[in-house]
Amino acid sequence: MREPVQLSELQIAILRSLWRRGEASVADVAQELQAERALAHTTVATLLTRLEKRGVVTHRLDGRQLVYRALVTEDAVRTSMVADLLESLFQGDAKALVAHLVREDELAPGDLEKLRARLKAAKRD
Amino acid sequence: MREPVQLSELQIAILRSLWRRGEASVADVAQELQAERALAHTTVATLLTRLEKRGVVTHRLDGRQLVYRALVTEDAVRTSMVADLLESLFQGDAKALVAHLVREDELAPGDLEKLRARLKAAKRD
DNA sequence: GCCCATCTACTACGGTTGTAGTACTACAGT
DNA sequence: ACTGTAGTACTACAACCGTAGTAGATGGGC
Repeated sequence: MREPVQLSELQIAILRSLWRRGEASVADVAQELQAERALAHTTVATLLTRLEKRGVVTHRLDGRQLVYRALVTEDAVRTSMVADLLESLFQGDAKALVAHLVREDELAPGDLEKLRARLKAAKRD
Repeated sequence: MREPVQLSELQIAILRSLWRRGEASVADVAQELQAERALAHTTVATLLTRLEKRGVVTHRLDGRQLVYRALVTEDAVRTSMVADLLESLFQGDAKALVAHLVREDELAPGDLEKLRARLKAAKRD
């Protein structure tokens, strides 16, 4: 799974469930998604099967239940998807993206200072 | 065009062309994309027609040629797509996204300082 | 006035996505 | 042993995407 991963919002939602729990049955995922999105059990099963065909998740058998596990880390997906967004909408200029975040009030200028300090500290390890 | 806009990479590439030039014929767009992506003239025409059906672009007639113009600003697309990415991959936490950028070396910690200064200055207007 | 080049409109096709029903299987309780 | 329940596998279908060919219209050059 070194290849670029592009996933839809729903696919990511499913993966989030797997990431959080480590492993999850179809029912687990369906239930967790229930709140934001009421999908039929079979729908979730289909989605997971497809993700497995793409090599993004895998499963083991627990009794008669399939228990799924992600094969991509959240970080790998982030990296790949952020890179793509950056490329297509910001000409690869990360500073432009951050500026955008601030302008859209997703981020306060003060956050930048806090982040800088925190990241510098983290780097010392 | 206040609604959320989700666009594929190729669709954005086409829009980029329109944004840069203001207006562009099918041939213009096709030629500009030539470098990264050699698409048939008709392919580009199809793409533009579809974008028009979605209300993302519009056209006027110049002789026999269709001249297209974007109906969404680059900023609107950025806002909508960044928000979605933020939501699905960073739980809406913009700071986490910036931290990710630094960790992935898309951004140097020093850039944060420069940005803060620049944005603060911009705000004074 | 005729023909070629150009341009659009329409059609097509394979792939993916979101969505779910149906059919089959196996287990659990009576 | 029988039946309901829960679970999976398979099939389906409409929409959309990337891709492009074909047909038809039109304007420019000779």
